[in-house]
Amino acid sequence: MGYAIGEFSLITGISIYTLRYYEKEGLIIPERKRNGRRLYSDNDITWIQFIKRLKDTGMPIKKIQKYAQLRAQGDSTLEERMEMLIKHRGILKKEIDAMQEHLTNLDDKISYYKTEYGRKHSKLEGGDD
Amino acid sequence: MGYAIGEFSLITGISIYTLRYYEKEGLIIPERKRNGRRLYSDNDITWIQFIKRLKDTGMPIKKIQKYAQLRAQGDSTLEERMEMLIKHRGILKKEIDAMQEHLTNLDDKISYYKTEYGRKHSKLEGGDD
DNA sequence: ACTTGACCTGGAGTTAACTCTATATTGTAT
DNA sequence: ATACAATATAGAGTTAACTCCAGGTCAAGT
Repeated sequence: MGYAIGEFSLITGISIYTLRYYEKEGLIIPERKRNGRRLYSDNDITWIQFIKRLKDTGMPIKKIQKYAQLRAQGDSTLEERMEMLIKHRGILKKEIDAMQEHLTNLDDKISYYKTEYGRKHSKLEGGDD
Repeated sequence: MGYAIGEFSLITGISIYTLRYYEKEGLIIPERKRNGRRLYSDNDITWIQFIKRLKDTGMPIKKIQKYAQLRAQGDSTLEERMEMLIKHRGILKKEIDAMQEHLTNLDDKISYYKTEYGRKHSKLEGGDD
């Protein structure tokens, strides 16, 4: 029936420090036991994994915070949240395309290096035509 | 016959502050005129654009610094530089794949939102069978 | 009763990558 | 000759996202 912060940290791979920091920032606010200790739920696991995904796709904490606030307000904010995700999707797509282009360019540079390196190390400097 | 820092900044889209910072970090070290002012060359344009690319693909300044040092040492470091790029290429490729997966996941979430939102706003809450 | 380990809070410290400020020079136009 | 804009340096300040520390509480085992 719920996880203490240490256990939750192990499950999610997020440090205790970071969890408390995320709470301060309003990203994930667990229940508390009578004695004041945090009590994370299974739902929180799903939620933090989604937070992770947003972070890994470059969404800044402040935006995630905004999303979390909407989420906390319930169903009435469904549309707005959806729009945030759609917008973020657009940004992500552009980033992927840019990365793909960088990759191609890097490949070109590498193959240039390969021919350069080959040339410099060839015993037939003068060519063999 | 070369560009002053202000002009170079306009050409490359990198702020004067950042250019001086990059110089401090050993990424790009332009010539100097007799009076001590920086004089950037056309070669520097190509080079800074490559630096940009490395940065945009997530290479930290410290690694780029290392690469720049090798580059300054000339042809004898060709192989090592190539290896750096190949390694970086691998990292980039993995990142792209991860992003692609994030994108798919985000799409799933968005289409879930779409059906949720549709359901909530339907006038036929009870179904029509 | 006492120690231990996990937890609590508020706030300070860290790192990367800039970004800006203060002060001093210098080159160009009037 | 003088004003002004661009440049120079050293070093301080900023931002994001953690990361850590000091000092305190509390439940469980010996």
